[in-house]
Amino acid sequence: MDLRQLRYFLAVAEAGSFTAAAKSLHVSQPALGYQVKQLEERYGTPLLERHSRGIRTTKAGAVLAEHARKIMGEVEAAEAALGKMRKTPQPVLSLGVTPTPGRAIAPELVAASALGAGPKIALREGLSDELARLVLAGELDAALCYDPQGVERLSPVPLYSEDLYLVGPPNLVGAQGDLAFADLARLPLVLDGSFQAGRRLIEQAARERGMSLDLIEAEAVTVKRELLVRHGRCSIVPLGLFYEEIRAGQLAARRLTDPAVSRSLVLITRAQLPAARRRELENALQPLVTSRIAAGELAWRHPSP
Amino acid sequence: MDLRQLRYFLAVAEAGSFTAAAKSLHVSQPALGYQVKQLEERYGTPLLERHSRGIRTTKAGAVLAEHARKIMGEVEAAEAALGKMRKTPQPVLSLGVTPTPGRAIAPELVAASALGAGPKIALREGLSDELARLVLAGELDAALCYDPQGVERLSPVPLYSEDLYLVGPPNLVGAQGDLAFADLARLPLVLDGSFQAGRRLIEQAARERGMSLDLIEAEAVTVKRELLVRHGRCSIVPLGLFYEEIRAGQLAARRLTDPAVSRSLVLITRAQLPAARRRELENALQPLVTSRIAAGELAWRHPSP
DNA sequence: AGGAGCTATAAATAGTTTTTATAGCTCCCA
DNA sequence: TGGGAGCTATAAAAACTATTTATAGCTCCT
Repeated sequence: MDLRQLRYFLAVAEAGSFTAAAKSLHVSQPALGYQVKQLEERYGTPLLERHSRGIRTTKAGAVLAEHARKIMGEVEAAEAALGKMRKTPQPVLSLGVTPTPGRAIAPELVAASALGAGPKIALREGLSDELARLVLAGELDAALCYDPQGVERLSPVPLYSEDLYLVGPPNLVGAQGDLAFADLARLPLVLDGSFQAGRRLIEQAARERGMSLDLIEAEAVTVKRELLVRHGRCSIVPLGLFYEEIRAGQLAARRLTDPAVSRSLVLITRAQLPAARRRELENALQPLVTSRIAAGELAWRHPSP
Repeated sequence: MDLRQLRYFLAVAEAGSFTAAAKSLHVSQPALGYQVKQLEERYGTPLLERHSRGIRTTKAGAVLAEHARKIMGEVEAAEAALGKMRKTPQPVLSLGVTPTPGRAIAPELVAASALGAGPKIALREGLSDELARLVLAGELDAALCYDPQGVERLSPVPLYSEDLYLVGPPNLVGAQGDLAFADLARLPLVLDGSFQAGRRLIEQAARERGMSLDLIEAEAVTVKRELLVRHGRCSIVPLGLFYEEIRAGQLAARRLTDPAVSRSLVLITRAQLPAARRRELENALQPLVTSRIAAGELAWRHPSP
């Protein structure tokens, strides 16, 4: 018996399927199958009933899950106890985040990283292409960003993809519901100059339709907010960025369609960073991202791939 | 954190030294050092103070040991619970034992193997050379025996070595204390024909001293006992073999010296048996052997290596 | 019947642990 | 105070274990 086996087994039992658990653990599905099978062979009893729609625990599986939770609890307690007795400072992992995820998950992330056994996380805010550059240069260990060009070398791991919205004064943006891309032609826009993924997608879609956009450029979020709220401009951004203002009725938002414009939030990591550390980070980030979505603060949806 | 790390750490903490723990776990000393270091690095605090005479736990080490014991306890509980729900029969491991260890440890061993996660042990009794032959032929998975000749291929692992005693009627054997080998000349002996290690050692020592021995041969333990108790003969055997009779005063025993005659109890295993299974077996046998020694039933002493 | 959505299997790769061999330290004792 | 016994540390090679990738096969649903 092995903590990894228990952790994998528990994830599968709780997710209700190997595939789902594999996604949440950032591990391949056969890896889970292998470890669960080891457990089953060792103790001579099936733990999971496999169906074509997922799995269900057997009686023995339920018993093991119970014990496994207790064991994992004890392990956490041990780690917490040790965490309080550190002599050496916690290793620091520098993580870049873009504004939207920054608002949504950063505080929780930093708080969580201060305890426990993992590295302490030092945050830095920036836009996607800037963060990618810093990761490439080795000045950041990792970054959460909207996959800019030429980041294949940084083995991007998609966490989620999200749709972009037209956001602006209620009188300009108009009714609820989706908005066809073509309708952007009549609107005064403000777009981010370095907004690689989003900006590129938007301009390309406009070019394909022969549209010309009435746009000015602004990078800083505070500047953009002023332009939207006080100067009657609109922008194309993820819902989360101006979530508060939208809830307050200061701004309105409509999802773009035809084509829908969406971009993926990915985690990129320094090439040298060991795979185990990388996975640790993914596993720390994933639930935070997921929980912010559940809380409705980010209008993200699950990634297609 | 990892159960292996906890197990190793605990063994070292309890044994008071890496070297001693390595012996009891049947693992090399650097393997322990490596795993403990992993723990220490991960949690940023030393767990053990290293001295030239062994180790002592630090404060953090003591805390971890406490937690580790609890965790290991939970793990055992989980294994026991699963063990009761087996659907598939436990795999069977066939183990040969010679008479002395057979008497001392076999019952406990078989009882222990019926529970838990390890294989079920099927015992077979025999003398060393016979057992070695069966292991070589693949008819036994492993055997506890007194290293006979030509067993190098079976990677013998020494568990203990023991001194041989002259045992016989009190009036012949005489006073307490050691007995010089030369004094055997005057005694009527009964030795085991196939008693490879012991018999060979004895005959060689006699040859070197130009002694001739008054001996007859008998293999079966019951026959030997009759010859000693009722027919006034003596034998050269490990103390454990006639422990009951000696305690009862029917027979007397004196350790041979000058030269002392001793032989090693080793575990031999089928060459194909995976290393992990082999170590599992060693780890199951070792404490049983040790506890029988502590109980005084076997007059063995620790091996020199 | 066909397709979506699972799990199983196999082969190659990557990663970790163990061993073997040796160096270096500390204490004890003559 | 030097020598030796008994530890732990370190490094390189070998053995082992886990993960991925790619694909096959199954079951349910329409």
